[in-house]
Amino acid sequence: MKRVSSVDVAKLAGVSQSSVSRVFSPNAKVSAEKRERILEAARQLGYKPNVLARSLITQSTNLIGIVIADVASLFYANFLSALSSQLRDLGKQVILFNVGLDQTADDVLPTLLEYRVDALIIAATTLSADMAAECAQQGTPVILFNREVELDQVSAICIDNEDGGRQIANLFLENQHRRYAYIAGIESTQTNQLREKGFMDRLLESGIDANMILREQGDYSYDSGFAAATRLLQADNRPDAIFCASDPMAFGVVDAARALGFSIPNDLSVAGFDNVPQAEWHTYQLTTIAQPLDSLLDATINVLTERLKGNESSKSKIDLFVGELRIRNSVRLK
Amino acid sequence: MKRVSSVDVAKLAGVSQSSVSRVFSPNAKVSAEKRERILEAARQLGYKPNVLARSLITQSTNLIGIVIADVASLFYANFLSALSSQLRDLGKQVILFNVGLDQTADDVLPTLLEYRVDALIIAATTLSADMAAECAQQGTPVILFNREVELDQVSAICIDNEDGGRQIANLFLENQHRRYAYIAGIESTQTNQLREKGFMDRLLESGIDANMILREQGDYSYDSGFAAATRLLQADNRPDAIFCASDPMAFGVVDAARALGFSIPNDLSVAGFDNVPQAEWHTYQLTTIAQPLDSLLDATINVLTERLKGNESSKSKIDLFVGELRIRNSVRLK
DNA sequence: TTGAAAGCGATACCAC
DNA sequence: GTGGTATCGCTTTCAA
Repeated sequence: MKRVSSVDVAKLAGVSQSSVSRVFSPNAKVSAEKRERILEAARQLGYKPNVLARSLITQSTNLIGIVIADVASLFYANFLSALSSQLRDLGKQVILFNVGLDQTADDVLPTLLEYRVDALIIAATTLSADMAAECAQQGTPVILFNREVELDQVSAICIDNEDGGRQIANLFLENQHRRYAYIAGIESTQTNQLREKGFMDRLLESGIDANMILREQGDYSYDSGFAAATRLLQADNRPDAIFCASDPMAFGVVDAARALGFSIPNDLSVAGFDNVPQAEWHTYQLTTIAQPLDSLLDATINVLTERLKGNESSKSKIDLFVGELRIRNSVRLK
Repeated sequence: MKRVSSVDVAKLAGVSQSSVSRVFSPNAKVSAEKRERILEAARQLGYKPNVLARSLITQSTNLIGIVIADVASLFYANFLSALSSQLRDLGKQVILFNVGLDQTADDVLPTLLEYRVDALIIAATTLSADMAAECAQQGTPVILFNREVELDQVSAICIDNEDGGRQIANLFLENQHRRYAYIAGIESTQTNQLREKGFMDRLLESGIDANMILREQGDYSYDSGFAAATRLLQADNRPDAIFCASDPMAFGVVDAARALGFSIPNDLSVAGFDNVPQAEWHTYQLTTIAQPLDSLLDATINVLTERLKGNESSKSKIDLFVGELRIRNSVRLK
């Protein structure tokens, strides 16, 4: 219950407090005999160095702030899981902020900055230029994950969402579909906007008549996909190819279609985005754009370590990855 | 880039450093005029109090350590999401450790303790008595989530897993099934052991012949459920009622059964455990035991705040909740 | 109210 | 190698 500090250990071991500190520092210079005595005393007292006090002087907390929109969403839960493991291997700890899907990171960043995090990783949401400037001024590197935003001093790791939309459009076109639909994610999110733009632009470029392209509003969730598909499929001009801004919505579409008696992919082609693990499930066999999670993570870790070292070459740069089309059985081919 | 401390603010505002500190303390006693001047100076310099330095003296970090096994698993992702939001509302920050499903919390706790977390929440895994004692000695409250372990000084919030197993057995029995199977989660986990025990005991108590009860080993994942079901259903003595230690395995079972041409629930009844959001999906309509997430969270937060206040009445106590049977369409009734 | 000064628990530079 | 001491940025008496 009573706190034990390096002074207590020093007293018990009969050495100076400095020596105790040295034993717990990576490049110690302590005689083997003293070191033993100190470690023994530490063990007896249950002593643990206080990293907060250490941070105060070293100016480094080994804390990485992660702000993430909707940890519970399938894709980001996987992302967080992998990322936090890798950070742990680097000796970094994660301090986590979960914000709403529609929220910005601005609200929570001040708190994170108060904890003097060594760096910030912001996923699935963005921050204002002002806040970016504030982080920069404090010398806190910011890495944006999955937002294509060009901000002074911040690094961005992102998949090419627009290209992903085009890839799906191409797949639909090559396999001769007639009427298309897009089910949107939360409208204000950039991810949604770019996926939609790529898909729509490609269809229009190829000469598809604009009124052969339908659109429904969703919110990335299964339920919203289910509802949107139900509306689309009960109308006279029902589509035979639906692209969803996220995999969960696509699952909803598949289920809704089957509930109405349609067969996938014979009557209806469905494609999603992200390639969450469920996309492989036997019922769905969903064609989708895979986020290359491993590459994205590697890039994130690389940029992070470089910026922590003070290397700023990745600053104000967007690192864009191409999504990989995963063709499964939810899209009619030929 | 250059750090700014309360001293800088004090200098600019022409006051003492103490006064600056007071302005940023909850129960300040500063004249309105001075306060304004200080706030203005702080704004100009971009000053933010350093919570680490504060923690050093207040002996409270407002950090809550959460260690969780497999953040990416459906149930725990939801748990983490809700929990972190609630903690944020309390002004607490989350420092997160993601460990492997088969790992213990012991390995990572020392690090967490070095950060002087105010409390620890350990989910889906357990810790040794020694480590529990160490936390207690340091005065760090420990709350175990979803492990029924009686440890000195630690509080536990848990669902009654054994009872859940019995509930499913009862449901199967009441609706006249003939041959039963249990698909296990990772064998070493307590959750799996208790769910299995409840299910098996109830079946045997009711006079079911032991060789009418099959068992397959899984690992909580969809794939393992799919594989186990494929084995079970291709054998001569195939079961007509399968209970899975987790929902994802149950989804795998449903898909495997359908792939083999069986109809759910006419040919086969399937039940899971946890009631993850996907259990409601139209394809699955999974009968399962719901973890009362809201109640569990409330209890967790309550115990946490009590223990932070120094109230120790919940120490060494297991708070057991009853899981709620959710009957959907994956089990044949009558 | 306000300012001076002690201390929280470490690191790092200094002689020795 | 070792110990003494200043310092990190704050909170908290204690006088004034």
